[in-house]
Amino acid sequence: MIDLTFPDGAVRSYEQGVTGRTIAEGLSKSLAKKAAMIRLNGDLYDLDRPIEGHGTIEILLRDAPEMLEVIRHDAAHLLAQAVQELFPGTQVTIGPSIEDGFYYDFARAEPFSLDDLPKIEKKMKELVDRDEKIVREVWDRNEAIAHFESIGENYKAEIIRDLPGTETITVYRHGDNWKDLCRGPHFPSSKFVGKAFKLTKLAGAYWRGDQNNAQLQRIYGTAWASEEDLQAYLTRIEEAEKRDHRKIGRQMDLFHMQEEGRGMVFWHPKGWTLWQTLEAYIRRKLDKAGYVEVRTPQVLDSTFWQKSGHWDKYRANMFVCETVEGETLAVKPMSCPGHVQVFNVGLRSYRELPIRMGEFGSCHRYEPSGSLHGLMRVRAFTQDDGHIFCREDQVVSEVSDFVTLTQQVYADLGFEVDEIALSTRPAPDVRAGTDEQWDQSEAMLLDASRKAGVEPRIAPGDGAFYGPKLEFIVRDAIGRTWTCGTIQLDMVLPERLSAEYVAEDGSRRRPIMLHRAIFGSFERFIGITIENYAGKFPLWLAPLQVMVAPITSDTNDYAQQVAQKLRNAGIRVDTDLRNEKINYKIREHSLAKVPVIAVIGRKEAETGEVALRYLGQDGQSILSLDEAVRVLTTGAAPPDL
RNA sequence: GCUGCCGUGGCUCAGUGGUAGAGCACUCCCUUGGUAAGGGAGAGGUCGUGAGUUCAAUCCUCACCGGCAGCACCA
Repeated sequence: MIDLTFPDGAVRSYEQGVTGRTIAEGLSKSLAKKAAMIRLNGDLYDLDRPIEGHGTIEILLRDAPEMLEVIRHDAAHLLAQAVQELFPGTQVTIGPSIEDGFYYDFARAEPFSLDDLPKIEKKMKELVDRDEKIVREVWDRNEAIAHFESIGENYKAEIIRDLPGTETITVYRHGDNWKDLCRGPHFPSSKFVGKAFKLTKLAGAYWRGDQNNAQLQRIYGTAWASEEDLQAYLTRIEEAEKRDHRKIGRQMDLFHMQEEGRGMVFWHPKGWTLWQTLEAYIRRKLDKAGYVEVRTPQVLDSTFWQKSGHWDKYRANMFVCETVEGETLAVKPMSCPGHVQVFNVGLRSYRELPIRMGEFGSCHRYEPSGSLHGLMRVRAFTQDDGHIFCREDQVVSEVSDFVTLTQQVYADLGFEVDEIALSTRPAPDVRAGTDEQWDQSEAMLLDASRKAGVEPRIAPGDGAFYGPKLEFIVRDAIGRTWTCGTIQLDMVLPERLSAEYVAEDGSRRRPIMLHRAIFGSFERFIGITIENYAGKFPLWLAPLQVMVAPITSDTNDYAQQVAQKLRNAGIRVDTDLRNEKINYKIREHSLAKVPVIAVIGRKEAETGEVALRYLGQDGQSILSLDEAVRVLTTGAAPPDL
């Protein structure tokens, strides 16, 4: 007999090997009908899986929050079953649940077409209606390999072969004869999946995520506990797509890109104003944080990049050019080696450290064509780059100050960091430095983030070859994540470029170099900012802050006086003197997301006032011109001033 | 880079084997109108590029270029 403790504290005894279903039946008929799964000692267990020992048990219904993942995982299996019924000969590989849904990777010679998705979806719903029993079976490893090979499922056989010998091989059977290798757990039958799912897209994916392997076809879907949740999700996606910075960038006339310059941005006047506003802001922040600003060359001889190590490691990503005189030059992909040159001029003393060197460095990288994405991933970009040269004993406080500064900046700009990741040492064959150096560097970054009140997620193996890094990851409107800020400890470059300082004891020492950026690239940061505000920028950031719109043409002169007065006060202002009705002007400038419309009618012209109408608000406030200037200049002050 | 889909006026999109259409924007005219579209007229496209099939290609086929999604990459 075994003792099981229920959530209410009750303890009951059962025979060993009892299943969740039997237990549920013993409690109540209706519970048994609705039971979807159990949680045993914290782990999810199939309803019909025998329980072998004592423990705590909880019976879970389909609508439990933790079942959503199971719904998605089971939906992935139904997808695989449906595909194999419709397209015999297709091999299945893996199909996990993911955020908001699931996918399944298939190997099939013919490509799936978008038109196949509704057919597959229909078949999946049929499978739900069939209410196929889903049964867990434990198989012998070799038999399982033999079985999957015999039915031509070579990927599955490969997965089993690579599982550790200690792993229990479980196969889930749907209905009579469809089987899939899976760790589980799953619902007892297909009806639990429900029908609140939808296949969404088709894509390629490499087997085991390695581009040297075969390319598979991936079908993505979304799945939810209820039809309402599904609809809410679809609406959410639709809304998010409206914030896409590429779309808003066009609508608001901020920038454009064209095919002759893939991954390169043409900034229009309004977009450039936004840029300069952000640049002025971050420059003030860096000044206050003790940075000095420098400017280093755009193009340097290849011998320089050989010395820095970029020629070996990074050449494929560099723009390289030959001169008529036979030199080979390369456009800088990053500013760090240049900064070391500035550091290296003259003899540095330990007393000078830390030196915090900043540059709004324009860099070029030949990024893979498939990775380009609006402003988020470009080939020509400007970093708010900076390098801190310091002593070992200064690393923790420098990193910690940086984390704090970065959080301040993000808060000023109104967006949330999705997460902060500490990327640790990559594989031994690619990383530089000793294990002791890595131990110490990683520990310093962790220590520093904690000092700044941040607990990073550890991203094992994601560090650069030259050192570990902290990354500030934010999310775009459509849910994709992007790295903005970062601080990286470099144990290689000072050595390669012979950076040194004179220590207290007169000896020559290598400084530690910290690469850091808060925006990351201006391009990406502006992209994120556009999406974050959906183009409705706060007054201080808005490229055009006030539109002066007269109601009739006889107040045009006064409108221009108003505009001039605001302009003199530093407000970004324009006038709309077109022969259009005020309704029309208000509609147009509201859609253009101009924060303030100053409406000028005869009344205002007579009394020397203006009527301010704020974006998103219906009312207006009528102020004297002087008062309006005061209100607007105050409202337009950057958050740090 | 890989796989799939897509490529028609500035923008959003419709359309056909017989060389094209709508709405918005644009220009001009009328209208001077108090808080999200007043009315009328006009101009604007070698249908991504190249080749092929055909009497005839924007439409079918192929290649290339570019865009989108995912994957891979992101010293």
